[in-house]
Amino acid sequence: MFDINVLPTDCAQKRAANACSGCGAREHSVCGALDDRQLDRLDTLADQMTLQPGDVLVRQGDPANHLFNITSGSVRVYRLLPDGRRQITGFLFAGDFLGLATGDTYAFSAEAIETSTACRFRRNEYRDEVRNNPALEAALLDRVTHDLAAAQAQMLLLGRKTAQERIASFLLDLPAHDPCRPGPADHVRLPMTRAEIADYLGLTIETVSRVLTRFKTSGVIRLLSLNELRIEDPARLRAIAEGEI
Amino acid sequence: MFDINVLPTDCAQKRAANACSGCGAREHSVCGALDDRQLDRLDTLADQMTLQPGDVLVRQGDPANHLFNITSGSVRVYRLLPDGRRQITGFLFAGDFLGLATGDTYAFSAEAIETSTACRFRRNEYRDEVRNNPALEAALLDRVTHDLAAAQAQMLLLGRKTAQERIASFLLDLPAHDPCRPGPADHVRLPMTRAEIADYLGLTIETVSRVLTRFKTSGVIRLLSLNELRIEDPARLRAIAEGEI
DNA sequence: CGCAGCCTTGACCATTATCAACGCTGGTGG
DNA sequence: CCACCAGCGTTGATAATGGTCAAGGCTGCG
Repeated sequence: MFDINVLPTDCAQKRAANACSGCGAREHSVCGALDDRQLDRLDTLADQMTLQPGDVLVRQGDPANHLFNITSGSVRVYRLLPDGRRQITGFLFAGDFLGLATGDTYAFSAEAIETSTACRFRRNEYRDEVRNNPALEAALLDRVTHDLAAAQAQMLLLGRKTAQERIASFLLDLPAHDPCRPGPADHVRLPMTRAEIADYLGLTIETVSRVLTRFKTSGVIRLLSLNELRIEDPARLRAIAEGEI
Repeated sequence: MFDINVLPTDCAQKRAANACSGCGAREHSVCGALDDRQLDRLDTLADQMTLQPGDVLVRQGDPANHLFNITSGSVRVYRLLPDGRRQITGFLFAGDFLGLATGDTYAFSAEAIETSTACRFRRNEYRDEVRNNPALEAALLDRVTHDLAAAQAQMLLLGRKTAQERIASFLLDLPAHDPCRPGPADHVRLPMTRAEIADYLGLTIETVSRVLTRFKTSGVIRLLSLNELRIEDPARLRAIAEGEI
């Protein structure tokens, strides 16, 4: 929490992003949204901060004093085992919400993947605000419900899908979450490393690399660069993701 | 939804259970609770229903018309892949909450494991009630946040733990969720079959059976019956669960 | 008593992890 | 401007965890 550059600003970017904040689903429209007056009120509570790659938003075990709204870039959320094994539980993008905890401490860590910005709220102030603002609370409930549904889908992936199915699912889901997608839907931006993809999918970097190579060789995808690819055969990829091949 | 015996009653059992409803964490005390007046108000909206083993509360893909509060027994919540692979995303016990969905249809199925009871609410009525009752909404948000934290812990388990670690974690966590535990904390009731444990932990029944046998042989647990066991060496089991052995 | 369903155990196999070497790329400093 | 290096990614060989297939045992119920 100390290596972050905090700039108090009007938090303007959040506004555009807020409509689908915390949304783990494909259908952004169903997310709870707030009107401009409510967002103005929220702005007075927030600090805008700029994050460099690797900067820490939240550390597992630290007191849960803040909540965040990601306004640009991307963030990894993860849990660790004592021996260092890491499970990334989610990637967050502009509009996503972070930091709800049930106890006094965070049960997860969160770090910026690329240069990113976020709005930071003090937990107490935010909680009071939520209490006095039913619309905000409803939006929050909607987001958390979305996240829970996404988490259940990820459990299915981790518990029952093969490596090939996991990576196909990942490539299909990622663009829906990332509002930064530069062009058409078949274009996938991968701001994260292979190690992060592996830790998200419960695989090793070698397996991720091998499966991507196989997809490339079989013409399902085309690698534009290390961090960008195009889905050449979406139907086939969807079939693979659902275990129909 | 058709094979369920619905009995409109005052839904009294829910009251005792409600204090920790939906709670996926060890610390039941942090869960949002409602006072008696609020519960009375809720009772007027609910049908009490009795479920036999295998009875369906919710079917994946069906319109999301209801919400449930489990009042006794146990329920499995799961997702399926087209070829029948199943991932159980959670076991619910008395006091747990079920049925929040973001879209118009359920993204999961839920069935009774043993003879159980539940309170059923019409989604629209419940939503209106929530809108007019901030305390209820806050309690709901708290529960869903708990569930989300539990889901993240389960992702770590499914993505990064070995079979042995998964089963140790499962045996340690289960009693905290099950208010029916008959006696001391080292006593574990297993209302579910080996197949359900396997589908919850991302393993096969054979692996579950083998690991339980190994734990038994090494003296960490003692099998009292097929569906009941005692943890003989909790410290050792905790060490196994965290990968320290 | 016999059967069905669930569980356990064993033999074998496959997917994925591990270990190792090499290649690419981008940044830095001579 | 080029060479080197570090970090990341790819590829290959081998190993191990857990899955699959198969047989047999236990238990409860009709």
